[in-house]
Amino acid sequence: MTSLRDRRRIETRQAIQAHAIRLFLDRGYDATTVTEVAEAAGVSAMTVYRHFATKEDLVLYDDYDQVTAATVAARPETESLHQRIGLALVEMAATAIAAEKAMLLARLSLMISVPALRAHHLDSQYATQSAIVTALCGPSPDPAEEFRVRATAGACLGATHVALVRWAESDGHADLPELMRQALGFAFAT
Amino acid sequence: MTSLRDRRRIETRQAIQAHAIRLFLDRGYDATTVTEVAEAAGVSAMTVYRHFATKEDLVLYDDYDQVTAATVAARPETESLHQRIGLALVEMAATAIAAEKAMLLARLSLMISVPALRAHHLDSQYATQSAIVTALCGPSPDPAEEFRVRATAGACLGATHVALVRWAESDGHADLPELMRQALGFAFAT
DNA sequence: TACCAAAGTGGTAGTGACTAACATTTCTGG
DNA sequence: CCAGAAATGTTAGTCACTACCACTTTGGTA
Repeated sequence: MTSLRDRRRIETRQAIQAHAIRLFLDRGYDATTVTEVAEAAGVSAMTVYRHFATKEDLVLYDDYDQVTAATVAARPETESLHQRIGLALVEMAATAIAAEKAMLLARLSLMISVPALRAHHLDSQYATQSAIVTALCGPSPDPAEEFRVRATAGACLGATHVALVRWAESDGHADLPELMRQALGFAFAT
Repeated sequence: MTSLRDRRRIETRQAIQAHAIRLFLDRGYDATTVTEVAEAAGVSAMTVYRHFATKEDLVLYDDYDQVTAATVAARPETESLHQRIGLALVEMAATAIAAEKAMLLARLSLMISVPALRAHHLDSQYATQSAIVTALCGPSPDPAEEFRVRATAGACLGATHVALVRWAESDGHADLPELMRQALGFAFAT
């Protein structure tokens, strides 16, 4: 059960993030200070830092990593490794777009245009890679097998990231899952 | 011809970078201030910023991007796209190790263990991706062809990055070109 | 040789992200 | 209803990084 305190906490967090992304899109990321975000959300700067570790997390934070890992693990084992991982990523993208397309597009366009955000977004893909490896190999995997899964996951994420960028550049008009399938097809064409 | 001024500039730059990496490895990246690096190199903090845009560039700066792009373009056109890109990356790694293995290993271990550096290293791989696309497609490419090359380059870089991490974890004892070939083989196995 | 423009360097003051420590208010569970 | 926990605010501080100005050194030129 969620207490009043928990609900308030989530509300505050979402309010801060929404105001932050709106301001970043309006005025630019670098031109907006954390203090301004705090004022817009009606809280103090300290409260922003209590909810988000860094200014970048105001844009980057989500919890797709665990879901992605679970989705990969749920794909049928009859698929080849790069199909399992790649198609799980496509599946995730479709779900995410259905749930919150506008927010996703706003965040993604910031993540691509602002260098600091782009860098940390790529690092979070690295975290996704680790999550996938853990989901498929368990906590203490055989090094050789881990290497194989990591390399494949890295290749899949590298390819699908290109599709993400394309989709953001099309302002969400393009069909993201289809773009991702194409990117994977190009990369893994024999 | 290089003037005295040019030589001095390069010397100063290399001295600053060498002291920075030594201090970062000794005391930790976050625990070392730019002022301390400046003092160790016998210059002022201002001078450090004149040579390196950010603290991170003290570790990240190199000029492999252009060389990598040229190497890709030089591979025979008879190879498939992912072979051309992948094998060029392998070739680059072998050359870089032969030229400056210790420095490469020091920088790479920092780039992996320090989150801020890891993020910007991944972003520089994104820059490498762009350089490869330009080298293969020219300055104003056909969008569909660019998408294909980008996706393939992204997949290759994603796979080889895993090999880079493995190599750094082995303290340089492993055979990096061989690891990269394996990673590419795993990823693109049919 | 004398000189001037350009490049390299240093100092100072400032902005803004982020942290630590402490006080205050607001909820939860008994 | 009350004691403790959680959330928030305030203040003072560190450090990366920038803008601006002054000083010194170097390279080509009259």
